[in-house]
Amino acid sequence: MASLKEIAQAAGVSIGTVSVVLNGRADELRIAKQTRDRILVVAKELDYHPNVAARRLRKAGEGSRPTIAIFWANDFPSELLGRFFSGIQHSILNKGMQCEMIVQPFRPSELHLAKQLATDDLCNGAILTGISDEDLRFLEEAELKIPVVVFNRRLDKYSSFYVDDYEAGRKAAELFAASGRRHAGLIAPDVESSSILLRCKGFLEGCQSLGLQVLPEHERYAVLNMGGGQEAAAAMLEGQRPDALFFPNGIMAVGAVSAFQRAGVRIPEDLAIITYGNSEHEQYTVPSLTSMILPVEEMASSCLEILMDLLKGRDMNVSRLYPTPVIFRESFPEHKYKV
Amino acid sequence: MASLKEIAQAAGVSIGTVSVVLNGRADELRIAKQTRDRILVVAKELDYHPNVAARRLRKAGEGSRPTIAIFWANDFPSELLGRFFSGIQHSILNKGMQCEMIVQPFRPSELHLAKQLATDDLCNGAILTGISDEDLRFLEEAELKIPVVVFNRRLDKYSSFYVDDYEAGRKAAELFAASGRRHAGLIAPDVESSSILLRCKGFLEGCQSLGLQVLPEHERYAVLNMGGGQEAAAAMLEGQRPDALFFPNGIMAVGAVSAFQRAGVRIPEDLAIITYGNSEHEQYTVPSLTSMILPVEEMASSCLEILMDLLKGRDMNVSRLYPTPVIFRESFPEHKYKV
DNA sequence: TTGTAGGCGTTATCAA
DNA sequence: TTGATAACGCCTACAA
Repeated sequence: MASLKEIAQAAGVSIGTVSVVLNGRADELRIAKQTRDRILVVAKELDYHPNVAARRLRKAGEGSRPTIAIFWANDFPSELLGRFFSGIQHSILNKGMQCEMIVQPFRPSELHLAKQLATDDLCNGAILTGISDEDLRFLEEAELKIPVVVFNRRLDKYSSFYVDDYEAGRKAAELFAASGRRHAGLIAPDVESSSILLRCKGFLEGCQSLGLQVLPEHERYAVLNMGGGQEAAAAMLEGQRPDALFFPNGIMAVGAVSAFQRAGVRIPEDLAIITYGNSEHEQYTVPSLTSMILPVEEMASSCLEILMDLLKGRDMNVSRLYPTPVIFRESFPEHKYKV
Repeated sequence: MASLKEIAQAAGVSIGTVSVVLNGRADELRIAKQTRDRILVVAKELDYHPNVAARRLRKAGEGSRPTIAIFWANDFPSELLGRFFSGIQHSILNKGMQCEMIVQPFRPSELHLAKQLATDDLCNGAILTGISDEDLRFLEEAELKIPVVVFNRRLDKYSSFYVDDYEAGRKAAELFAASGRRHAGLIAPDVESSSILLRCKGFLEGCQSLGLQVLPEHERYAVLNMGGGQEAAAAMLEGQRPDALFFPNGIMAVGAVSAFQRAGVRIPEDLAIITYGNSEHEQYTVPSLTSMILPVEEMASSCLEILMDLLKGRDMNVSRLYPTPVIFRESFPEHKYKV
């Protein structure tokens, strides 16, 4: 953390000389081997590292691009993260979005600790992912100084690209009810994500209003990965079984399907399944999973593109509600619904 | 891209005044509404955005952390990316690695275009992922000014955390040969990644030296995703069938298994499968997949931690070869090997 | 109510 | 062979 100045003082030379030596132009400028060595030694002793900010400031104008921060929640599933970044990368490499991208991990509900959001000394704009209800409340009240785009949450105050999570859950309940199912269940991740919570709420309230019974043991929360889904599914096999199951996160369904298949549960005859997300896995389980599309890549691209617009001076918030159409596959074929 | 200075000139006031107004401290310092408005208008017209580098420089010392860049190849599969970042995030949030992380997408074989690697004006160190053979050659010859850590490639010149890809491919061939299989095949992604190429090479040369026949139509390259695997598998079902199949990337195997299962291929009786990667999916297909572990998260953590060490003045390259033990599952049970 | 000046760490230019 | 200085853009204390 030493600066050129400190090194110069310690070595008894001028700042300029130190700079030259440390940048390997000593030969070029014929610095004496003696001073050169002295400087190198002192630099090592003082643990010198160039200050990135200063360098960039110096080269200002050359190719300076706006800096955007991507706030990335701790419990954002890695599978979604991959898809999210694919969308971002596509915009950068193919649509020529010129920006510096810094990634900032944070723990859910601790968004307010991220100083740079308020003081804006480290980025020109930000994309927020995976924020919790508590974070949402913070954002509603906060006075941020930089433009912010919110991924997969609705927030009137900022540009946001989101889906109707509550409605998605409700839709699943409707499909099950319309197909004559009577005993529904839910296997969900135990995370703070507000979108997950909404999907669960929509589903459970939908079941209630449509006369679908949800036994307490048919409402399970587990670790957000395939293993969690498998365990929850296995546990559910032990007691009375539901005939319809909703997964607010499709990843967990992949593990569950494997458990069901091994246990000889007939899908969809004995058990209909609808999942949310439509990531690639859900397409290649056997049986394949009926799923609602969460267009992660597209939403991520939009986040970046709109943020760049905001930075260019666009004044208005732009938000968009993405539809989440159902892709019918084997675990809940469309004709079952029509029956 | 306008600066305070330009705005000040355009508005006919001083830089300090502009700064105050634009930072919302106009009330506090009682700037006249008139000048205030004028400044705001001009700032908007001139499309002002604070210069991040200048701000950070100004606040130097407060909480300045080293900046590291993560170079992220275009064709790095999103599934691996998620796992990679999980490892990184773990180090940052739980091991307290203090750093600014910037993510830099690049196209494979165009690493040399990334100016900051050579001129190092934008980061203090870098982690390189998914680099191609051509990039490797560039790195061998380049004189980089910043410490660099290489993910999943071996490079004597730099710290690198890698596995023995060639040996992994060979090991798969050995396992097949030892279990009495005669006709091997390969379904691989069509990417430039040098680790994929090595795994294929190791496997094919292993097959040859061990007397396993690999028909031309049993060596297939397809898009690196589940769909690609499924298509390649379906195509392979049409002609003569191999009795052993290696997937240098497990993702593709997931799609393939679904095709095989639907076609009634008995696994492992008719067809043994070994995959590489051991991502979660490979565990939850039916049948589950025998797989070699690629410890992505652990390797990513090490990359970050060693890079931080290098920045702290550690002088020596640290590299590590990770073992890739085989996890035997249903697609190639261990006892089959022993027979 | 507004302007001026100094300094954050670097590098380049010019002078010695 | 080396030192001094200006400039990059911003913020703040102080002066006017």
